[in-house]
Amino acid sequence: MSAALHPTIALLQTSSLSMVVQQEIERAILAGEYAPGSKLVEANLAQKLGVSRGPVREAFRMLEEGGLLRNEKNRGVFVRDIPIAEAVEIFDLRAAMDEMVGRQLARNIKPAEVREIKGMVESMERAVKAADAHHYHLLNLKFHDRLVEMAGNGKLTTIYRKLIKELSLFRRLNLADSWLMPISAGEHRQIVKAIASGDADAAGSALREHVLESKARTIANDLRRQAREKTLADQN
Amino acid sequence: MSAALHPTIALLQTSSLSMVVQQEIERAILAGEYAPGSKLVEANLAQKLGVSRGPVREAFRMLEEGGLLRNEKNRGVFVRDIPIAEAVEIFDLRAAMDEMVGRQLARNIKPAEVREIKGMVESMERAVKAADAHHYHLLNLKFHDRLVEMAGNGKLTTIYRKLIKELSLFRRLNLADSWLMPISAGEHRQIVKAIASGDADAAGSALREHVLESKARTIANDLRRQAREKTLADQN
DNA sequence: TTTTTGCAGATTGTTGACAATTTCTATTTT
DNA sequence: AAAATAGAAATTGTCAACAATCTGCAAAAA
Repeated sequence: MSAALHPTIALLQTSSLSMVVQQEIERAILAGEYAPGSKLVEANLAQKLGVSRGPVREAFRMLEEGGLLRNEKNRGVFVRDIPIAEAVEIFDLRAAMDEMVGRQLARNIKPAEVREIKGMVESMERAVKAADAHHYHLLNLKFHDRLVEMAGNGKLTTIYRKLIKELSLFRRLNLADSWLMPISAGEHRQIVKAIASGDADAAGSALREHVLESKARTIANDLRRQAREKTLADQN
Repeated sequence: MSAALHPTIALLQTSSLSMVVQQEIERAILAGEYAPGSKLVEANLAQKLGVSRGPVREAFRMLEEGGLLRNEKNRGVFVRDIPIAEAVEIFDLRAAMDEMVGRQLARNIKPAEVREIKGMVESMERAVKAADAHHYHLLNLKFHDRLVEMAGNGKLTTIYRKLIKELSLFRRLNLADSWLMPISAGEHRQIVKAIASGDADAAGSALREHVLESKARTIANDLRRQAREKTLADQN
């Protein structure tokens, strides 16, 4: 019965206002338009998006469950600010998940996929040479996302992406320490090599250690930040 | 300022109607009062719970995001029916998570906690002797939940519990194959032994293999069911 | 008989209004 | 001046009505 639908029509069939609102708020949060900790007012968003408060509230409930917003009864919803302890927990979880990804890929990756991720590593190395930290950051996200996707476990992919989104709300993430880029890029090359060689143990531990390095850098970075803030506080 | 609050009052301060409705629907689903695939009608639930449709809709959005419900626009929300492929994905993920739990506990578990989980294993062995499959099933859930909790990673605990809830919507789960209970109980004893000995590799792989056994039994069970259904279909 | 069409009832999607609570500010009190 | 208080404004929580869509069934057409 159902023929191929016009894209716009297909969209209207699946998307209610709540979903559109959800996606827009999520986009804005991840784009940094609402800082962690800031408050979102139902009426404001409703007016800005041209809908009533109902769909906005429904979107809030979805994003809450997704870990991007936090709700305090009668006080409002706030963009979540991930504490360092939770960021550490996420890194440890990611380490286990990425190890699983590495083992799976070492056993089952296809030649075309090996070529694809080798290409991504080369792109990243070009970004390092160009000292383009922002571009490197984007490619890095894409690289890890693609590896997880290639592992072929949909549930894993969904949860992994959720974790990455939450992690991006941990503001003190050391995204663009440009002198670290060559190290990270080298680890990526190692990861691809281990996967391509079919050595599950090597691929698993390469990915696990890569994530744990990120974790260690994030902790160190946060300790420095804490020390800095304490110094400033003591001066007053 | 704030003194110890009466429990009921404290509850009203944190729980809006949407949250109460969410919890009640979740309870009912997990208790099997709404079968996988069945439709939930907003107005019915609203009337049954004595609230308007607004809070019910918000609860639906939360449970959707939590993976217990599925929404088809303009058609309604349904209790999710987990396909075998997704159940398998969840088992693989759980295997990785439980391995992480085992490694962590082998390194850091406290003596009191070892005593606690030893006690749980003994309870399960009593249930085996009494051939009480239902009780065994509950103790088994509690045992694994407690291990994850003891590992001390809150994010892991949250996600693990979500996965267990989703898995419970996969109906063909072989909960109560009573002749399997002694095998499973033996594996639990092995797991505790490995954890108590402090051997991370052994504890990790004991837990991983235990979960993968469940996975294998679930797949085998599902294949038998499929064959049975096909036979029935061919007779017509 | 089978398929199509059109209508009535049921259900979801969205909205605006009202109630309850919190936050802000000016005023009073100490 | 600092703290406490009361009232106004802003915001969230809940509800009921209306609009849009789907479902089922009966009548009409093939």
